[in-house]
Amino acid sequence: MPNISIKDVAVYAKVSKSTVSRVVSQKGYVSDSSRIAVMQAIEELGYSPNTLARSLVSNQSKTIGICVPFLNTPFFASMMEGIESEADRNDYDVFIYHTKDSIEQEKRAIEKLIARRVDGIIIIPVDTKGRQIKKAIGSTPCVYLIRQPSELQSINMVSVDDYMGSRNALEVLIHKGHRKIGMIRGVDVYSTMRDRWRACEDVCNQYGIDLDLRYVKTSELNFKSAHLAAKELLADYKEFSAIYSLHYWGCAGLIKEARDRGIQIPRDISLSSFEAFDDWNTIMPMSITSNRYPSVEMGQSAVKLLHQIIQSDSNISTSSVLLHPSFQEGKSVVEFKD
Amino acid sequence: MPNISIKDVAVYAKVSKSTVSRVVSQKGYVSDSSRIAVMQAIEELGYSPNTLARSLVSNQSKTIGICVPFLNTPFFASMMEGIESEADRNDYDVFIYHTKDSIEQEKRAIEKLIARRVDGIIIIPVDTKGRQIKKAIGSTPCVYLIRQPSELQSINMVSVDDYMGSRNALEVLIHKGHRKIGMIRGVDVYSTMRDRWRACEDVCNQYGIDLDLRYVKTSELNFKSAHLAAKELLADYKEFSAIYSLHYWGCAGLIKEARDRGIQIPRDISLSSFEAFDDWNTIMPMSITSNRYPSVEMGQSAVKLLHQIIQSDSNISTSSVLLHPSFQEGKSVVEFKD
DNA sequence: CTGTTAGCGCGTTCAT
DNA sequence: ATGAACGCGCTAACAG
Repeated sequence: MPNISIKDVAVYAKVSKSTVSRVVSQKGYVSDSSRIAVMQAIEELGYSPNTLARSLVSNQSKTIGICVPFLNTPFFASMMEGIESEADRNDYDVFIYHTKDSIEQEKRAIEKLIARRVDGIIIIPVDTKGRQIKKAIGSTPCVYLIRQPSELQSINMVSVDDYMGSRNALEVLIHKGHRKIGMIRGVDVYSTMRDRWRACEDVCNQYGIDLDLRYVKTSELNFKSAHLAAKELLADYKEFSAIYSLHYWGCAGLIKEARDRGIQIPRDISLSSFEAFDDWNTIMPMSITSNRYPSVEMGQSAVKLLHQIIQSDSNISTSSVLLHPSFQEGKSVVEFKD
Repeated sequence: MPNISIKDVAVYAKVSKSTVSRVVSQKGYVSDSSRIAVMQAIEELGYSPNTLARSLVSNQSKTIGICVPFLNTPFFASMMEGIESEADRNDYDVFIYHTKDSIEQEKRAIEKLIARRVDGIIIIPVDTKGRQIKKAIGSTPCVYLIRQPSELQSINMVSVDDYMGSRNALEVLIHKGHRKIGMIRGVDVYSTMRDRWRACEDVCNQYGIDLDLRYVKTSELNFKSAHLAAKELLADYKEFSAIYSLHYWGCAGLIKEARDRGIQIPRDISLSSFEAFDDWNTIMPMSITSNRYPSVEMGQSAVKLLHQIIQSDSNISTSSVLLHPSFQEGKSVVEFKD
């Protein structure tokens, strides 16, 4: 109940505050006798050092903040796993912030985190241009995760090679002989979605496949919208032999809709997808051929990079990490047969 | 770069620190002229109030800590959604801690949170007895989520009526005429699992059904273990017409294993499950008859309760919230036919 | 309405 | 090896 401070311990142990401070932070010389007295006092009084005060004087809080657009999607959850474990390893505590896919919330989150004097911020940017973020973030070390805001140049990034990943996921279908391929893509506001789509255009060009836009549906990055797109797409499902979903939600929507319509994968139609995540298997009963974001590793890399920046303390040089998606052969794709 | 403090603002605006403090915290009277000068100085200097220092003097940090055994499971992710949104509404920032299902980690997490002087803690206890937790938590307000540690009596709890939920989920099968029912249950260390299992015994008793333990498999609460249990259970799948999984992982394991074996749900076997979560639909393509934890609401309730405790400041009375699972009719259960 | 003073809990000189 | 004094950035109490 009574807040025990370093002073109380000092009095109890009959030494000065400095001495207590020395044994707690393990710096400087302390005689064994005093050390024992202090440790006993700490035990007796149930003293717990006040990190707030400590941060105030040391000018570093050993905390980092994470801004994530959604909390309840498996992908971000998996990434949080990587972030938390790596943060723990480097002795940071983590503030979590749900930006709710809103630029306003994001700005507010950054402001609050800075007011709390976090040592650094990891952000999956909602603000696609990055103007609001830049204004709010000041000189606090920051690592951008997944997407690069278009107006921000020399920044620290951890991202995945979306272009190559998308190519691979699509080529799987082509290599199996599919020529007519339906697609679900994401809205173009994010660089990730643009890159993935560009890969589709390039691949089709390269293989001489005609990209029929009637069978390319666009959706927002949530289940509802993707499910709707899947509905529309599957209405014409006789027109193509395979589907490539450029994102996770499309895949989920497709599987659900296919089931409801009695369309069997892969018997009636093949399916390849992008942006699954490490633990996808554990929640998705179907084995889907997909190109996966290394979600846990992404979180870890972001923290490692951030830590490095905080340490070096020089905001001059920036560095980026480009990770590679891992291709997973599933059972959702079969050879094309007429 | 240079850390701007209230003092800098004061000098710049040619007023005293107190005046700056007054306009920032919007307390006390300030003349319009000074207010304008201060606001301008703040803008000019890019001043951001230091929450650390503020917390130090006000003796409350407006932060809460969450200790959760796993981060990468959809259920907890969904719960985090509720926690974060409600915390935000009450102006708390949240520290997240991954206890990794380890009592040691849990203890350490609590200690770190207390050192950070969080105003309260929400914990999904790993320590089933609660001795470690009790020792570490001291007098910090705390809300226990989901499970009640066996040795802790008058505590603040948010839990779900596992017994009734389990009854309902099982009775669905019985009402459809199923008499031979395979089961996957969870290890007995958690009160939730005990309650759910007790419900099974009672229901079988009541309906005169013989609970054949050969077809009841026990698993840990993770995918791997549950998948193994599913494998074993489905080896005998001709022996029963329906399966009831007492937890989410069992359900996931069953669906996966059924698919791999070519067993169709519900054609070959009916399936009912407990402990899905609000957004289950968005990631699970199959429509499963299940009794769901109100995951988002649970998170919200926990924060509300915690906030209330912090406010009232009296650790004397404790209160509990008992939520009810919501039954969802799916397409995984059909009438029994011989 | 405003400035001065004191103190929150701690680390860090600097003497001793 | 240890203690006294100062300051981190801020709020609260008081005086004016």
